[in-house]
Amino acid sequence: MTLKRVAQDLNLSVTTVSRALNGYSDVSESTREKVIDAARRVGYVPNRLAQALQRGTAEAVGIILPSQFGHFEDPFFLELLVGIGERLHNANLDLVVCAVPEGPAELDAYKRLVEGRRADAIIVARTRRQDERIDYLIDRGVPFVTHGRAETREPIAFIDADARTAFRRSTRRLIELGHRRIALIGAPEELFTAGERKAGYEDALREAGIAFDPNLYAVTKLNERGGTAAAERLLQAETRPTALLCANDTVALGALRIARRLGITVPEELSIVGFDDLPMAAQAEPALTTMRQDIRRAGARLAEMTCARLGGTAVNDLQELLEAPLIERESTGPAPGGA
Amino acid sequence: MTLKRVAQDLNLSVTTVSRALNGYSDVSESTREKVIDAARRVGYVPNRLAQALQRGTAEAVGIILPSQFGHFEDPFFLELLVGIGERLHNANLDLVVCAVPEGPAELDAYKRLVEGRRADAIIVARTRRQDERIDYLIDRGVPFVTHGRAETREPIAFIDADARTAFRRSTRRLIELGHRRIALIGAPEELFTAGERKAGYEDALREAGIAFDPNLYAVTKLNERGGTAAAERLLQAETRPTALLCANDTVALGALRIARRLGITVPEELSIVGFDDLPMAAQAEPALTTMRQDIRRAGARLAEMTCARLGGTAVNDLQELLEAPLIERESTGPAPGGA
DNA sequence: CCTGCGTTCCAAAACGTTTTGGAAAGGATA
DNA sequence: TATCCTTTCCAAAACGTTTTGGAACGCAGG
Repeated sequence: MTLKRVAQDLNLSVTTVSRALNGYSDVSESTREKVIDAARRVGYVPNRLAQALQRGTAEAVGIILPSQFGHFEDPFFLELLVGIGERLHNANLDLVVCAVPEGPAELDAYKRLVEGRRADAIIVARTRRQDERIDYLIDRGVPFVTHGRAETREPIAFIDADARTAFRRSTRRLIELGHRRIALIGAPEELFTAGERKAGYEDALREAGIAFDPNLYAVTKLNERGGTAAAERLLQAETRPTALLCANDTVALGALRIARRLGITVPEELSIVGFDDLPMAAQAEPALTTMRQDIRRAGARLAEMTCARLGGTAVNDLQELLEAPLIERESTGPAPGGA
Repeated sequence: MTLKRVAQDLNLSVTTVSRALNGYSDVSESTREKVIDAARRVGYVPNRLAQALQRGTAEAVGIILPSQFGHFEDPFFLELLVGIGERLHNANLDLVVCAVPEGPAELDAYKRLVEGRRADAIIVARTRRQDERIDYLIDRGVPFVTHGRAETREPIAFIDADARTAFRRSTRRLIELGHRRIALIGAPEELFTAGERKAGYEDALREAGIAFDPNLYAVTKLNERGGTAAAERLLQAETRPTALLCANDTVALGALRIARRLGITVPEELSIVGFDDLPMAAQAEPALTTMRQDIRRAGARLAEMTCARLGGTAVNDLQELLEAPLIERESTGPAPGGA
């Protein structure tokens, strides 16, 4: 059912029907009523493609899933997607999702989205310190918002957890509990957030006068296998750490498993801290101490910011850092050996 | 950069440029080369909206995420999404994702997708026995493919795990191990798959001459909390089951936790079986016996079938049942009390 | 009676493609 | 020379909207 058909039925012009439905003032109330009525009766729904073509916008925002993520490892992403999707849906914007294997194909997918005009704006997730996707979007002048910061030549719109503060706070808390040998299992260093987490950890160490020990620092992919491998290495050193700060809940749960396997009791002999507060964290045994992120809310904000960006809000007004409070559960406790 | 601009640059008509780029034979090789060359030089990419409008298709397929899923509980869905997304991307189709809260808004989202012509086809996930979404799509004559079967008035295109066979096989295996009191924690009964799983379980019991005991049957939402609640109830009955068949790995892991909390050893006193084979399953302690589904592959097939459906393949040729083989790990063993 | 001003309507252009139905030019055939 | 193909090109219509720039009408003020 098209506008033209509705117009013919009513003996009106398409112009009038269009303007009646879109609330213009140059159509009388009586005909407006007739039009709205008829439209509903015949089930008229505007053709989105035609609207978009005419308006010169796609009425959609794009997001790209690097498929590796999807490999079950991180429920995180689905949650983010749902947060974004719900809010966009309310704003009557489509969410166009592309899944591509991480690697060279990734940037191509962005190009296809942008240059084929399938999306008016892009949401970039899991930002890297040097991020070619962001460079590209800046070059093209495409509105975009990122989840996570990056090192860019000009300011960008982003939302991010304040991981530095969170890790500083957690580390400080562990120090307060008497820990001195605190290890960090960090994220891959190309991720911006990896640097933040490490910096927060180092901040707290410095404040307490504890030297950073490279032997207490490991890096891992953000999945459970990565967690077990890194934890295993750290825990089998001759003088092992008394506390483990993990980039991720998934990683932390991997560490927890290794500790159990090695016969190290948590939290008596080893404290473990995660990040994200996935539901799994609360249900682990012992329940995992972690830093909480409200991911769905972050997704929703991301969507709102994208709309704001499309509405012309300046990027400088679209930069948000979210607190990630420490949730102390059972996987942390006083350092062993009664300090 | 539009077709018109390219045409002007070359002193050709848009027709010729269009046809040159689309490989029609009524343009000479020399001009075709010139056109292709110029197009690449100025970075011409066709406007997808214009193409779509003209062709009368959206060049996109839609899928709707009931937001509840996203609640971290089930990595399943992300995996499916990635499988679908990758394949559609290769076919140069967009994937339009809507996230809406489960409930009345859900069907509206389908309507918006279909009637606004945002999608040429729809993928429906997590089918219910009586599924109004499917009824709607049939009524509208929209091509669609489902993940999971449903009770419909006419045949539909679907892909589904053969849960009945899988549950029958697992139950039979437990009986072989000497179990007689085998409980089933099933999915909510409105889901089609719930009936299949129960039927497979009952098939095996019947074959072994064991009567179905309603006290050994519970139903739960497909998340960890549901698993713990149902398992708790079943395990605290006076004569508790010696084996637990779970609708889901997530549910099974919940059950595992409860067993541990109640001091019931697995698998010595209680065998537990899951479904899906999430990576978490292999890493649980003890490692979970489960039925394997290759979800990403299912997603990919779903995408292929959608394309086939758009290409006119009959629904009867687009019905696939996938095996879900039993993966025996450490959470199952001989029935206690030496049968 | 003319002018000016609201009010209400509409024809036509535009968005960027694809496709239809020729047209022009050149060569071969009669 | 007239006719008929081939080859190569193109003008214009179409897809379904939104928007521009009036037009027609009635009415008040002069």
